[in-house]
Amino acid sequence: MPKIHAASVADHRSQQRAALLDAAREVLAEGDASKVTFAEVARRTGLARNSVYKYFPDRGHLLTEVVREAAPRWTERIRAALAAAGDSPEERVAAHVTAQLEMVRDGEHRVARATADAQDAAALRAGADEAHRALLDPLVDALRELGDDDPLMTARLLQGFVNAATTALEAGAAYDAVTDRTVRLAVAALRGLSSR
Amino acid sequence: MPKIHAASVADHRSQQRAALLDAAREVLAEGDASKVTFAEVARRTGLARNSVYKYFPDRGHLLTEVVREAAPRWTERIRAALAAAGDSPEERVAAHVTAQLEMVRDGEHRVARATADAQDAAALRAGADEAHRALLDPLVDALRELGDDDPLMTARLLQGFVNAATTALEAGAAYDAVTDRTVRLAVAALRGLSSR
DNA sequence: GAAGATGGCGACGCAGCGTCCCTAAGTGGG
DNA sequence: CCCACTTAGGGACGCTGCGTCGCCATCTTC
Repeated sequence: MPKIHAASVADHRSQQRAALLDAAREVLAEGDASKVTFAEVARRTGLARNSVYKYFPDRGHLLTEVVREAAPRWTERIRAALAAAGDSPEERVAAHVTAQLEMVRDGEHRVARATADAQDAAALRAGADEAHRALLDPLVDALRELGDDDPLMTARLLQGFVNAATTALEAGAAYDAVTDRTVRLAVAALRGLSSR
Repeated sequence: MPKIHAASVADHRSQQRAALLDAAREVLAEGDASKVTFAEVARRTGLARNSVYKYFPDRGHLLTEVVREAAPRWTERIRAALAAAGDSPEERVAAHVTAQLEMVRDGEHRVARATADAQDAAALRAGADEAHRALLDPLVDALRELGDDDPLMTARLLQGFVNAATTALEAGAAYDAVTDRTVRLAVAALRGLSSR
C-alpha cells in the first residue's frame, strides 16, 4: 500500500473512504446525481479513478452510502423542528414541511431529493427506501395519532407536496410564497382527512 | 437515397420519422427514459444507429418529440374527465386526479411521468415544460374560479400528490386505496384553501 | 526478514453519444 | 434524356463513463 500517511493502514483506509464520501456529497450538492462519477470523485481526492473501486464496488454503492450517511442529518433536523413545534397534528405537519423547505432554501436538499424520488433508478433505490422511511417516520407518527388508518400512505402523498415545492423553489419561485402555500395546503388536507 | 419504399422521398422521410417516434414511445412505455437509446430505436426500425441522426439531431430532441406528441392525448383524457364531472371545483379536482391515476393503472403513464418530474434532466425539460403546462391548465382554470391568487402554483403542488400516488402505484400499492386517499386529500386541501 | 495481504494504478473492454465522411439512390434543370 | 445536385444510409472514429484484470510497491504478520 503505497503513499500511506496515516498511522496504520486501517486508519488510512477509513480516512480515504470518508474523503471519497465527502467528495461525492460535495458533487451531489453542486449538481445532480448524474454528476457523481468515479472520475470526478477520484479527481477531488487525488486518487486514480480505479482506486475508488477499492472502496466502493460500484457507483450504486457509492451513491447509496452518500444517501444513507446524509439522511440522519436531514431526519434529525426534521425531528428537531417537530420537537420545537406544538403538539397538534397541524402544527407538526407544518413543521415537517417548513423544516424541509428551509433546507431546500439553504441548498442542502439535493441528497434528500435524490432520496425522495430516487429517479436515479436502481442505483439509489436500495439505500433510498430505508432513508425515505426514516424521513417520513415523524410525520407517520403524527398521522397515526390522528387516527389515520394508513399513515404511511398519507405521509407519502403529503411528501409529494414537499417534492413539488422543492421543484418550484429550484425553478426560482419565491421561498416565502411557496412555503406558505405548501404548509396551508398540507394542513388543510390533513384537516379534511381527520374530519371525515 | 437508398432503399426508399414510399412514393416519394418526402413521404419516406415522414414515415421513417414516425416509425422512429413509435419505437421510442414503445421503449419508453416498456421502461424508463434511460432505455430510450439511439441504438435500440434504430434496431427496432431496422435502421443503423447513425441514420437516426438524420431525423433527430440528438437524444434530447427525440425524447422531447415523444413527450410533445404524447402529451395532447394525456391532456385530452383529463379534459374529457373534467367535462364529464360536475361543475364544483371539488369535483373537478377529483376528476383531474382520478383521470391521471386511471391512466397510471392502465400503464400509459411513463411518458407523463417523464413529463411531470422531468428528472431525465436537460434532455426532457425543453418540451416537458410546455407539455406540463398544458397538463395543468384545466386544473389551473378550476382553481382560478375558486379565487386562488396563484392557481398555477397550487396546481403544481396538487400535482405533487399525483406524482406521489404514481410512485406508490408503481411500487404495487392497491389502486382503489391510493386513488381514494389521494382524491380525498386533494379535495380537502382545496377546501381549506378556499375557506381561508 | 520473508511471505502474504492490500492500496494504487495503468491498460483494457464495453456501451452510449455525437461527428466526419463516403456511397448510392432519387430529383430537377438544361 | 442525362448529368449535376441533393440526401438517406451507414461505416469509422473519438469521447466519456462504467467495471475488470493484473502488476507493482508497500505495509503487516509470523
